[in-house]
Amino acid sequence: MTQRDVARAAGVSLAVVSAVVNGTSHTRMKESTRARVLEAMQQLGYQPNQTARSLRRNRTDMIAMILNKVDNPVYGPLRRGVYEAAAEHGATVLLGDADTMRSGSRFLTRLLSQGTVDGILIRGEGLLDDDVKAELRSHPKPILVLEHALDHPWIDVDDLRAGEIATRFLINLGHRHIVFVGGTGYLSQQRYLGYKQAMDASGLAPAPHLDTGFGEQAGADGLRQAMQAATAPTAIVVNNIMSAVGVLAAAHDLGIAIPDRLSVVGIHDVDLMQHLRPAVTAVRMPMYQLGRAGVEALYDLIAGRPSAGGVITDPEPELVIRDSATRFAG
Amino acid sequence: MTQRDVARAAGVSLAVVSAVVNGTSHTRMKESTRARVLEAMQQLGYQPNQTARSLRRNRTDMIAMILNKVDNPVYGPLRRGVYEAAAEHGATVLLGDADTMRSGSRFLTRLLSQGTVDGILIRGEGLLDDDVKAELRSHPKPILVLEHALDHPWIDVDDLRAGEIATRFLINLGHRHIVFVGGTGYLSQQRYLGYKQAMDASGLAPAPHLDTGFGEQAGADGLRQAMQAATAPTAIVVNNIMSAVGVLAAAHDLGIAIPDRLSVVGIHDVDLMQHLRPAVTAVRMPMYQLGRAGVEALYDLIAGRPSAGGVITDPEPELVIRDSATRFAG
DNA sequence: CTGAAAGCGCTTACAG
DNA sequence: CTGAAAGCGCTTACAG
Repeated sequence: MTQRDVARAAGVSLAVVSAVVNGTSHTRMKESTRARVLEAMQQLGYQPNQTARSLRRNRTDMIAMILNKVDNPVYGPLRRGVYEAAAEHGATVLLGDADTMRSGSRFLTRLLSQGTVDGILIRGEGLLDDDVKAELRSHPKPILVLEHALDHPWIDVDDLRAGEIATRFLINLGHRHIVFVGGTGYLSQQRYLGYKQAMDASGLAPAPHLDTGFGEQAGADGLRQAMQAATAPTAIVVNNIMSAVGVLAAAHDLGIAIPDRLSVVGIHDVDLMQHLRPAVTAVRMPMYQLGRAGVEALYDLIAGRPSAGGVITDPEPELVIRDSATRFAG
Repeated sequence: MTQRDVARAAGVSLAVVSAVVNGTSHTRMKESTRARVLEAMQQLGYQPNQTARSLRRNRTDMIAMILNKVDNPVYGPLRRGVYEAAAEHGATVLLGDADTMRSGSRFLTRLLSQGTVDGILIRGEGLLDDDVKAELRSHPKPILVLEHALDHPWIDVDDLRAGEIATRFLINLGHRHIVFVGGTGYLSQQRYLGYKQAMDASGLAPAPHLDTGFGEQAGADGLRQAMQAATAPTAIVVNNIMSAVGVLAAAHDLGIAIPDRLSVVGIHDVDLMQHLRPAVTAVRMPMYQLGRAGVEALYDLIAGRPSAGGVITDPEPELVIRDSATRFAG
């Protein structure tokens, strides 16, 4: 079932069929011709062969999106933004998890070979193996990183500002001993920096970054470490949502009442946060917009245009106040 | 940068280059020849063109996996199983969310056209639009559904047994008024059936399925409905993990102590369950094995072999006892 | 053991 | 307005 069969059935040439398939004006053909071709396609159940098309056009109309943990719920809106914007560019998204990007893996090899994708979006680049990063650097197709990056064009939400917003909120509630918990990589460093700036600006002493990693256990570990300090904190900024879950659990196990004895603010917001008890006050990040902007910037790169990267400031991160933080009762 | 360039540089023919790229024995060539070709490839930075290869072989070495909600954490092990098994077949996985599968969407169109994938794995087929299902039915490539299905070959974990295990555990703890909450589609019907069988087998009256849907809110709604019954339940089987979160939240808000006044068992197990308070007793499903078995069955189909579908019984669903269920105190 | 040639299904200059 | 032909980069029968 190829264009050749359709052409034969409709009594036209290959070129005409291709034109109606693509809506190209190879020709401004007669309506009757187009109708005849359409009918033949319908009747024969013609489906274009993407592979042949891609080979000929040297373009696949697929882009890859590599996420650090695809099942992190904060990526839901990101994915939506990316899929929508990609569709507007006529492209499909090949979604991958960074954990499938080991050197020599089928996925990476495929991604690096020609004729697979027109460009690559990566979130969590900082967490890839060095050899994978090296291989990516020599990739001929454009790569855009969805976080602050050194070696590639990048675009990101305002992680620093998010750390600052969370911290300032706690300071305004009267807290003085605030600690920053969890996270790995550049993103969490930025958020910690925001925390630090807010503390500095208020003349408070920033605590060292309790960099216990990612996930629930990281949050629990972070809280335990924090509570061992000479003067225990009265408030805590948690670097990611899963760690917030762990903080709540550890606080429960240690008999620390939230928010009465300890206020908690999380960075990133998802449904889960409002269904935990207490519901978690969190900084919402414009992930949907990041997705859209990322695709646009990538297509600038693909088209050879200069790409408008940098930090997304509209909308800004936004505090969603719930029940896990309260005024310091000192 | 094509095989032609490599051939020229190494002073051999195209066929030889192709043979060394693919490890084919087009020829049992001299070691020195192979070495020369390899070196030329290295030096020129040759990357094979997948598109040309796929066109020629009429096979893309990509399979699609459509998930109902990609960010559902229960799919983590499923994905791992699928990616690993796919890699063993030399294939890459194109991951998609069912919500990008609307009729006319870029993703679906792409998937349905030729030369995109060699086969499709779907989880959540029951939740697709009817027109999408119709389009899939006429797809020329094999489709395997990772749940009980009518129109396609399928393979699944033992959802019925999971419902039964959860329910029987509660019965053995002395509970008599047990209710089944949440879920949509065929999967949850199977689990409810398991619940019903366990109740029947013990001479208890099964309550109607409180089919409030998927997610946290569904769990909260389900619990509220359940508590309005003439005789309130003392135990509850929750159809999915996110709904379990909602059940805990609603119980907290209603002042219902878990497990003292209400025992909760969830179906499916993920890290989150052990980090909630109380930690949730749950039935672990062999999702990794489902992923592997799904790929194997799909490749049977692709090869034209009869596919070994049906319910995976080894391993069986397994109860993980934590803190959310306890003996009925009468 | 190696090479020359056909052809996968498309798109697009080129010629009419 | 339409058609015939070249060629995208590969794999693989076929011939030597």
